[in-house]
Amino acid sequence: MDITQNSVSGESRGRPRSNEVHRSILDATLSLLAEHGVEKLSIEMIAQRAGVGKSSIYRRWNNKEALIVEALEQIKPEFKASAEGDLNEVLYELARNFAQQMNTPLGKQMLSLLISTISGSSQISESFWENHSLPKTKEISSIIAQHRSKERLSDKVNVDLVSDLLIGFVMYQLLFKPPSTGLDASLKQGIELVVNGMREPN
Amino acid sequence: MDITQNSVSGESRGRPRSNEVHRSILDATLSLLAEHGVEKLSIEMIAQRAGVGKSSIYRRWNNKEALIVEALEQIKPEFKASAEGDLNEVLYELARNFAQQMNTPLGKQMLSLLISTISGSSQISESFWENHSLPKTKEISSIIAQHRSKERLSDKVNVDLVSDLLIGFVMYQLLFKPPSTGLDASLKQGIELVVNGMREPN
Amino acid sequence: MDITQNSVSGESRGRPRSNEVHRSILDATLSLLAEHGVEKLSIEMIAQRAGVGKSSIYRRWNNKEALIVEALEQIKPEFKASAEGDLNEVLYELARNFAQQMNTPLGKQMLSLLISTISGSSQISESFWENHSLPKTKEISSIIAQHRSKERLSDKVNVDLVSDLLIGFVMYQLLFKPPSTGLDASLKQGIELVVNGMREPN
Amino acid sequence: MDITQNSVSGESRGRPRSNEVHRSILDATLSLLAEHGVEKLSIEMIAQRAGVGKSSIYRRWNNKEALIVEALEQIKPEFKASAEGDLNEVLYELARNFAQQMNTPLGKQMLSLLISTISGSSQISESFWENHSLPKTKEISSIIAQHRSKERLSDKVNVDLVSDLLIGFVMYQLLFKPPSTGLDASLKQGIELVVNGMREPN
DNA sequence: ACGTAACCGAGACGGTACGTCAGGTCTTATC
DNA sequence: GATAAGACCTGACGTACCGTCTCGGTTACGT
Repeated sequence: MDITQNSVSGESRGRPRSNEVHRSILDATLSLLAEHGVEKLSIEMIAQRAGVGKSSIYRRWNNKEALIVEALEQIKPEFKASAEGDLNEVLYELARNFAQQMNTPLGKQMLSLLISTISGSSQISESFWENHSLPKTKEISSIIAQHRSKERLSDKVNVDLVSDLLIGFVMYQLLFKPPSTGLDASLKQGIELVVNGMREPN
Repeated sequence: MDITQNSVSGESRGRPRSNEVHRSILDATLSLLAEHGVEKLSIEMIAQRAGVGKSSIYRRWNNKEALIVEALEQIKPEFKASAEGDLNEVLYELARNFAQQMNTPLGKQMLSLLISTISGSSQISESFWENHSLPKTKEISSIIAQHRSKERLSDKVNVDLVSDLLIGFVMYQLLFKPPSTGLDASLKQGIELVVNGMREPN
Repeated sequence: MDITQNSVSGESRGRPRSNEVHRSILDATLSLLAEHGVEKLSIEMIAQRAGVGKSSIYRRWNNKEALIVEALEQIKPEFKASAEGDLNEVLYELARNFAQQMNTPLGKQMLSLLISTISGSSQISESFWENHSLPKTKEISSIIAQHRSKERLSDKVNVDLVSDLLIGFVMYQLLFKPPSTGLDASLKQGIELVVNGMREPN
Repeated sequence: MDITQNSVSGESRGRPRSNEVHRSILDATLSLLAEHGVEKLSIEMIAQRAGVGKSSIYRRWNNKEALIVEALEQIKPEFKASAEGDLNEVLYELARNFAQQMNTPLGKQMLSLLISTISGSSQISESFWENHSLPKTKEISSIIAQHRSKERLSDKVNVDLVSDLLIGFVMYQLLFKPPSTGLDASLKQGIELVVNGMREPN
């Protein structure tokens, strides 16, 4: 996702780019994103908040979109799938963890922006999808596949389908539901229903 | 969602607002939205395409956002739930119908914009949610509830949860999946899985 | 100066134009002119202040400029040249009278507008000049001519030149001098100087 | 009259303002002023003619009026009073020189605009008056005073009054007289009359 | 040790679109 | 047919950002 030009390539003469500057730009971007949202976000605001010149931003990123995308990557959720417990428990743990990290102003901005850029079919978001979201999806799918064989679940069900179902459900809950609707309980019930749907009908 | 001042209320003094103008603005907005996307959309472009002065736009809507929201309402999908068949068939019919209407450039713009404005918590999108999306959700819930009693499905499952699961799934498929991935088949399988999950475990 | 279309011409069918409306438009124009100046004056403001529709204004005058010109004519100064006294006294009386009528916000607006439109060479102001200003100039010239023969003044001096000299002087005093500079005294001295200049050099 | 912020004061951080841009804006303003007059003048037109962004104009001047005033200052006439000859000759030289510079479309625009803004009592024009017109007036007064003592003219006459008389006369001729009325001859006669008026009546 | 190339903050630059305002025209219902 | 109201198209206003550029000044590497 980094579009910097001479980070690695060149022979690196002259003053090297300051990591401090890099960080403060990303920090400023994230805090302003959380405070005002994507629409009201301006590069000039970011530069001022970061105590940085505009050129230092454009030296690192080609345009506003690229900066925002990289900033949001900073907070992309860590999946830590504990291998213990049955599928229900593992998925719930996963979902709760993901939801917790996303259920913040910044997290919602990220989801919403991801969706916006996806449906705008910008190439930047495509690479974001391929490099980050897709692998995670596959990870979930493989977890499901592992448990499918251990627990007596129908081997006819498409595990990718199940992960889509769950991811869509979690995102929908996060984006559309008022924050105080007992999110965790909903997740638990939804997952149970889906896992139950994977059982061989008797 | 309409912000017009004297549409219904007033005593109708002066020249009435032209419905023709109203329509051509909305039409121009939709066609430009489909052609260029939200980011590139400009009021000046809309006015020109519609053959209308900018003031005629701002007389009806307070700003660009309000216009876009109302324009997108124009294409909000019609749910026509056929009462025939079992739950699987009814839901599939519903989903396929919805997906078909949304699986267009404009439809995706609409979904993505809906999500953006939702997570930006603007009051405009809140009312949109309450007036349009929520009732549709309830409609689906009630359809599920009716079938739950007829077919032998567990009466422990929360029907709202099921509809959330399905809506989230359909939206996710629409927004994130490449257009040529056998959408209909995926929908069918996903619905079957969920409905299967509603059965009493034997 | 009146540009009305069917005042006299037509057979006058239908409702006749209201003189009341005409007056209140002119009054509103003058009061707003005095309050805000030409620059800030808007037709919509005038219509509102006069309690009148915009069309009633445009039915009577072709555009803003025409309305303003006619409004300012309302307050054009009355020359009442008392025939008594010597030239000095007569001219002073005339000048003081003119200055008094012009030394108001409206009067200055009028002079300044007259000059603006003159140098813009609009046809409206040309007719204004020919119909009103020029005759007055000639009147002054003839007064001077009469006294020239009575009092022993050089018959070589061009009376038009003298009136131009005086008018220019009075206008300059009105427009450029702070209001509290002893205007009357200046006028008196200036006139004396000019009249003295008309005497045959001994 | 200059409203620029960091021309002289600041510590000169950031890219300095381009003199070239400054000049081309003023030039464009003047040429458009001469072509179309004040009324038809638009900032957008100026920007285009100058090959400049609107922001570069508004960075230097707060609004259209301020720009126009400064542009007109560019063409303010140079008085070059030759000290040779008697008062008649000196004043005629001065007047003819001034008239020549002002007897152009731009010159008339300038005079008329000066008067408009003066009578609108805007603070901008006040400073213009104090910084430029008033000193010139005083200069003329002092020239007259010098000659008054040399030539045998009454020391009772107020020299400021005489200069007002002359300035008013010249302006009036410039603004109100058709361009081909023998301006120079009129000026000569008028000045002779006034100078003659300064003589002690025998 | 010392040039010098690339960095840095600041802010001017040419653009584009915003939302507002006014001018002059047109269209209602009412008088 | 005049009237008050107000919608209509047009076009300029002054503002806010975008992404680029140009200043003076500052590192840290390579000679």
